[in-house]
Amino acid sequence: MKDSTLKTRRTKQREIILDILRSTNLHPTADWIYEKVRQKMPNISLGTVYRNLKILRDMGELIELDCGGAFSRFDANIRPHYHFTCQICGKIIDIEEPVHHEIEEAIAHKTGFEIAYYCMGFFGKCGRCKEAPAA
Amino acid sequence: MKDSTLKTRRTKQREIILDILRSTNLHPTADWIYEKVRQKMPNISLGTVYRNLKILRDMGELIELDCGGAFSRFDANIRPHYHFTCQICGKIIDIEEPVHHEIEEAIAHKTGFEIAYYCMGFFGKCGRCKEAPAA
DNA sequence: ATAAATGCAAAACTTTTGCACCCGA
DNA sequence: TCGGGTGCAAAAGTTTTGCATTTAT
Repeated sequence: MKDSTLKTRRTKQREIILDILRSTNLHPTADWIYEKVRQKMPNISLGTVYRNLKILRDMGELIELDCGGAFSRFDANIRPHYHFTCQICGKIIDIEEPVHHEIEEAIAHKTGFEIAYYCMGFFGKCGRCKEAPAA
Repeated sequence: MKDSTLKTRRTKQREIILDILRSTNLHPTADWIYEKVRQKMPNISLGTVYRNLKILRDMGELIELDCGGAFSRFDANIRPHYHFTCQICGKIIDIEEPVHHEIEEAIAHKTGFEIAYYCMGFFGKCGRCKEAPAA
């Protein structure tokens, strides 16, 4: 997961950003992190926060929770089903796998939450991109 | 899933939007749909496409695939784990459930794709919002 | 008739980027 | 030194919204 081939420098800004994210379990947005960092380092810029979040993600130090995809996509297939997103070509493909509703029940029982639905997304290389030589 | 209490009118625009989405399995973006609709109805506006996609989603006629959340959220917990998002208060909570890697293998075997990882998100009402009276 | 829906354009919002300067290794 | 990083501000890109007008019921 961690990619140590990346050339990076240790900067105060990056350190604080990661510290703050590690000190919470709120799954905050970039803007929330920005406001928190500003309390310790008022001059930091929002661009720096965004840049570092991307770098830290590429380094494997944190996870970005949008599950891939800057903008919404729509699907008229309203039967419960899963999706596969190709990390190379970006295609989204329906997966013909029965939905495991027992997972919902297990989680609901364990947490006490009321589960309306769950969604599962797979990420990797589709058939065509798997064959193609690495870019 | 479908909400028939919504008061909606049948308009040409909404009909075409749904037709186009039903005619493809590409999981298109709003902009892609907009361009397609314009071929049949050149004067339609992008705002109308967005408005109708939201309405059709609320009606249960289509699914929005961003899995809840317009902007990215970040998590320093890099162990594989699941998330629960409360549909009422918006909170995201880590779920302590072992990740089922055999699912990846089953899907990889069935599709021939190379699965790098998968992510699962649960949606519903958290403990506190479950108790609260409906708004 | 009347309230939902539309078209248009401006605005809101998140995220990215160009550039000159700074600083860590 | 030198190239990665920063701050600032402008720009890009998606999505929302205000408003006058149209239109389905």
